[in-house]
Amino acid sequence: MKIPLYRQIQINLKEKITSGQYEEGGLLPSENDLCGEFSATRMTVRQALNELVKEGYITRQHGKGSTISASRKSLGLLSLKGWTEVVIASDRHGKTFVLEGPIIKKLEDIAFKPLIDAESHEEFIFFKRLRSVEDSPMMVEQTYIPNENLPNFTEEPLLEGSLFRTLLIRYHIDVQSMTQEVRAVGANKEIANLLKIKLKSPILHLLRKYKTSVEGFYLYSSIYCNTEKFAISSFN
Amino acid sequence: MKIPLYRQIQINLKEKITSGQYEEGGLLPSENDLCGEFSATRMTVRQALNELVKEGYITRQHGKGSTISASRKSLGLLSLKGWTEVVIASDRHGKTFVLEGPIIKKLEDIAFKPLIDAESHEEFIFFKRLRSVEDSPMMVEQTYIPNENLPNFTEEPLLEGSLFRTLLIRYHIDVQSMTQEVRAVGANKEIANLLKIKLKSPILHLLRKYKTSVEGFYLYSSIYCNTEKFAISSFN
DNA sequence: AGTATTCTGTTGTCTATACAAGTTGTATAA
DNA sequence: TTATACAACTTGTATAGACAACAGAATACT
Repeated sequence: MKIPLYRQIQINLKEKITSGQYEEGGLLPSENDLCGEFSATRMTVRQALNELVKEGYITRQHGKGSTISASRKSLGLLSLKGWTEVVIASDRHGKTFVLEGPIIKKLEDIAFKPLIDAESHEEFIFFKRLRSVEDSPMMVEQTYIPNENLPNFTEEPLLEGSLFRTLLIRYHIDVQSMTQEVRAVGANKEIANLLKIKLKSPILHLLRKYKTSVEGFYLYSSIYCNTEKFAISSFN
Repeated sequence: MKIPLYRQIQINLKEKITSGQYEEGGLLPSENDLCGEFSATRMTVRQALNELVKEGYITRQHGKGSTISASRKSLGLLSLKGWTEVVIASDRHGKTFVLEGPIIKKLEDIAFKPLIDAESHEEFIFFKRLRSVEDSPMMVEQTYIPNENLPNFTEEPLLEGSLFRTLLIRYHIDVQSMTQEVRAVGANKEIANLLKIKLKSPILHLLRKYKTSVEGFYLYSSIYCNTEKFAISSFN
């Protein structure tokens, strides 16, 4: 159960970035400095940095340095980053309202199972959250987290309201990648009400599966998103 | 104007993969074999292979080798790969019908400019294509290609109907990455007709900008996509 | 026959080094 | 003041080698 050095560096830097220890828009220490700090060679440090680029936390420029990713024009929801970072990074203020949860649900009580593995866990922690940008409701997200390795999770509030940051800082679980299916659907009554749009308005539906640093531990999410005001962007 | 060795390897392998020289589902030569073939070290070969992983052409497995990516459950449209490869890879037969073009359009005659750079080119090659999967129309794509570096492009048909393959094989232009904005919209009259769906049906709208191996040469695409039958999936 | 072990080939991680190439600031010369 | 040249620092590319970890086949043993 050994974690490779480059991944330790990656996680360490990610914590510093998401905690604001490295300022957004600023420069990361140079590769050589990081080599010293972590007692690694440049190739190892570079591997960590390239992973952070893939995840969208930094950008790099030849001859200059690594910049902590700052604001984006539209909400980078299709990237890996969680809502909180996205909203902060986009210079708009987002709010999250918890409609339901966190509560424990049995596997058989869960409506959507398409992405959940058959040989999966029995119990899940369930959230239903409504997220707004500039006071207009943008998306409804339902999250399912396997109820394992997460002592006291339902007792304490999320760190700064961010699920990803809570998992990373409190439980050292790093969300590393995601797969998803995307559809356009018409809003049903519940979603239309929550998003304050007309019935059957076209909205995005995203089914997501997040991979973490813990073997076999995945997060699942079903998202309905109004793209009237804000587009969703992705980068590869 | 020197192309790095790892990128030459990357492009070379990509050509062999898309041309079928390496069979889908099969194994690529081992890293050491490729080292010999290209007179490079393992690190260099690995960099090329990791790029191909990012672009979705291969997957790698520890202790086994690099597998040429095969079918996917749903259409991997959100990945970088072009339509033709996607459809072939997905075990379904897709057809493309050219509704309009290729013709030359002036910049000022182009309806959608949101993603096109201000200091961009004057003339574009325009396509409008309708794409079907299993005989049901799936998407309408409008493509804009700067009319530069592409002698005789409008005269000859696309190689196997694939724009990406034509650019790669005939002009050695490699499409390397993409950014896009995603929205859910209601189908207008034209799109609804083409896709044989009701007016205002929810469909996906994608605005794409493709980056190529040629500095400053981008492709632009506007896609309307019916996700009723097939979901769109993406991988990071 | 069936099971455990060993061997071989593969990719993963890491070190150490070197030079190329882009960016920026500074000193110098016109 | 305005160029020009240079120096310092950055990331990009590439070499050469080592050992670890994994997968699958071959072998030896029971």
